[in-house]
Amino acid sequence: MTAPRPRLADVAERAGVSMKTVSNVINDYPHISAATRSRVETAIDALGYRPNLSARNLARGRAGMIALVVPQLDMPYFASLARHVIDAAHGAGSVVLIEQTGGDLQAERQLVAGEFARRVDGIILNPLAVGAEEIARRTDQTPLVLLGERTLDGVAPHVGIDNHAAAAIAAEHLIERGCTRLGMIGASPPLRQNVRYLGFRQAVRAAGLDLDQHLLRPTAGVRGIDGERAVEEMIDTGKPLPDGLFCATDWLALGAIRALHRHRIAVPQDVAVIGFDDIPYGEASTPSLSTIATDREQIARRAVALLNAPDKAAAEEVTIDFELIVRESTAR
Amino acid sequence: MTAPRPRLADVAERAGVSMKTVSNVINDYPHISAATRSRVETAIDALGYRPNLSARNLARGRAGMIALVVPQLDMPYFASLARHVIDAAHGAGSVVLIEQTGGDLQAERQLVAGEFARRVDGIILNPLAVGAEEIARRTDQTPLVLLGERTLDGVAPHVGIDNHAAAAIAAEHLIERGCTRLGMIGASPPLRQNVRYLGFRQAVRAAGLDLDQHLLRPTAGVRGIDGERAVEEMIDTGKPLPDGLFCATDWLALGAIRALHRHRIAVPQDVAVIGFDDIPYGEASTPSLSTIATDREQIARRAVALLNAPDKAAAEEVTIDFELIVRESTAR
DNA sequence: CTGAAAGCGCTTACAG
DNA sequence: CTGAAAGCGCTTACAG
Repeated sequence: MTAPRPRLADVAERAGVSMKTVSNVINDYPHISAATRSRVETAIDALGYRPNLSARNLARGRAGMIALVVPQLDMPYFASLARHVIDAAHGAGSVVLIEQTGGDLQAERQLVAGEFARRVDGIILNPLAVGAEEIARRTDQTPLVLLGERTLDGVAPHVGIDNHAAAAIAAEHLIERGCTRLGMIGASPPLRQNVRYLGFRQAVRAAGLDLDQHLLRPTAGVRGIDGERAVEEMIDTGKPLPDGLFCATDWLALGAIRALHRHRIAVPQDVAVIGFDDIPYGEASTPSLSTIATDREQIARRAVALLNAPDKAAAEEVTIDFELIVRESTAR
Repeated sequence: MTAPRPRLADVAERAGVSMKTVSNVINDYPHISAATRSRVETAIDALGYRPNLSARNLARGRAGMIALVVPQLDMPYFASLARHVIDAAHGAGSVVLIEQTGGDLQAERQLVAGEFARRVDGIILNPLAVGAEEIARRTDQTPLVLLGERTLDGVAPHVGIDNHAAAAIAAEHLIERGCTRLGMIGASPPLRQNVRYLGFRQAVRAAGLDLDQHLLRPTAGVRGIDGERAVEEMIDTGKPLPDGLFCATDWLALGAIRALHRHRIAVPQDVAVIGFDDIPYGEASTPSLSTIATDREQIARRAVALLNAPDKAAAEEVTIDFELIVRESTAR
C-alpha cells in the first residue's frame, strides 16, 4: 500500500556510495568532495529521505529531548517561556518535552530525584516548592538548569534576572510618580526570604518612607482571584490604603485592579499599580499594566546553552536583563 | 565514572529470565506467572531500570511523538489547548512536539505537505491560513486531525465546537440583555464564509433586528490592539455605536473594552461586550469578560484519540460542547 | 508460559 | 576521502 520509508541504506545504494558517506553528508562532516556530496544530495531528494530520529538518537546514545518543567503551561508567563525554549532547543537539534507540576511539591520532588533519569538529555526546571537541599542531594546525573525567582543557593546553574534590583526599580518608579504609601501583594512567605519583597523594602526605606505591615500581603495562589482577595482584605481592615501597589506578578495585578475598581478606587489616580512579568495581556487590559519585563527569549537561549555546557562552572549564575515598562496603571 | 545505564538484558540476567519475558512484564502482556512477574519487577527496581524510548520506538516502528501545530504557543487559548494535548498524549504514551507557525501560510503549507513526514505519528493542526484544497491534496500519510474554527469541508477529521450555534447564542445573550444595535468585530473576511459571523447574523435577524454594516469590522490581527483599533474605527465614523458587541475572541474583546473606556463609554452599561474562548484572564480583567467557553480538555482528548483511530471514518467531524459564561461585561 | 535470534535504522571506530 | 561491520537497546515473530 504505502511506500516503504526510504532508509539511509537506500540512499547509499542509489548514490553508489557507502552508508558512512551518506551519514557524513547528512551530518555536514568535512572532507567530502563536492561531486560526492551532490550525488548524495540528489539521491536524498529523489527518495525523499528523512533520517529516523529514534535510530539516530539510539546510536548516538542521547534522547534528543530536553524537559521543560513549569507549574502550568497555560500561565502566560510560562507559555511564553515555553515558546522560546522550544525555539532555542530546536536550534540545538532537540525537541522539548513539557511537564507540568501544578506547583506540586511531590511532582517537583520526583523530577529532581530522577523521574526523567536517562529519558531526556537535560532538564530546565522552574521550581516553586522544592528546596535547595533536595536539589543538592540529587543523584540523577541528568543536567539540570534552574529558572525563576529563587536562586536556591547555587545548588545548580540558574538563569534569571536580578529580582532584588527589579523589585526595587518597580518601587522607585511608584515613588517617582509621587506615591508615598507603598503596598505589596503576592510575596510568598516567609517575607524575609522573598527576594522581590526585599528589593521592594530596600527601595522604600531608601526613599525615607515607612512600610505599613497591613499593606504587605502574601497570596495563597497565583491567579487573578488571589490578588483580588488580597486587596479586598486590605480594604476590609478599614485602614488607609496604599497609593502605590507593587504586585509580584501581572496576573495578581489584574485581580488587584478588579478589587480596586469594585470599590470605586481609581487606578492610577488613587492607587498606582505595577506588576511583574509582562504577560501578553498587560497591554490589552484596562488600564494597561505597568510592569517589569524580562527577556524570555534570552532566558530560554541561555538555559538551553547551559544544558549543553556540561561541567563548565557547576552552578553558574546567569543574569538576564529586565526592563521597566510604564503604561497606564502608573501614569500619573 | 557514572554508572552505566541498565538495559533490558541486565534485568533479564538478574531475574534469570529471557529478554522476552522482561519485555512482557514491562508491556503488561498477559500470561505471566505471578512469581515470574514479581522476580522481574524486583530486578527492575534493584537496577533502577527504565526502558530506552528511542530503542523502543525504533523497534516498534513509531516515533513516539505527535505534533501539535498552533499559531503561537503564548496565545492563551493555545497554551491552554497545548496543556491538555500534552496530558492526553501522555496517556497514550506519546510526547508532544509543539510547532508554532505564527499563522504563516507558508509554514502551514509545509506542514500539511509533509514537513513532519515520518517524524511523528500524527499531527494535530489548528490551521489559520491553509485551504481545504491543499489539505485534500496532501500525499503525506501521517494521520492528521484538524482543530479550530474552520471545518475545511471535511477534508480531514476535525474536532471543534459548533461555531455557528455558539455565535448565535452569544448574540442571543446580548439581545436578551436588552441590546438592540448589535455589532461584531474580528470576523476575518470574507464575512460570508465566516461561521461565527453567520451564526451571529442569523440570531440578530431572527430577533427582527437590523444589521448595520459599519458595526461589522474584521480585524487584521488577533491581538488586543487589533480589537482596540476596530472599535476606534467604529467610533471615528461618528455614526451611532452598538449597544452590544460580539468579539470573535476574548483577546480582541479586551482591546475593544480599552477603546470604549478611553472614550468614556461604559461597559456594560453603554455597550455590553462578549468574547469567545474563555482565556484565563477573562475573569481577572475589569470588567470580567462574558464569553463562550469550549471544553479544551475534551477537544484535546478527542483529537488524540482520533489520531490513534486510523482509517475509521476518514474525515469524521467531532463536535464538542461549549458553554455561555456570563460575567460583568454583559451584566445589565 | 518462555528462549534464542533477527531486525528496527542509524553512527562510529577501525581499516584502507 | 570511503567501506564493511559492529553496536545502540529495544520488540517480535518463530519455536518450543
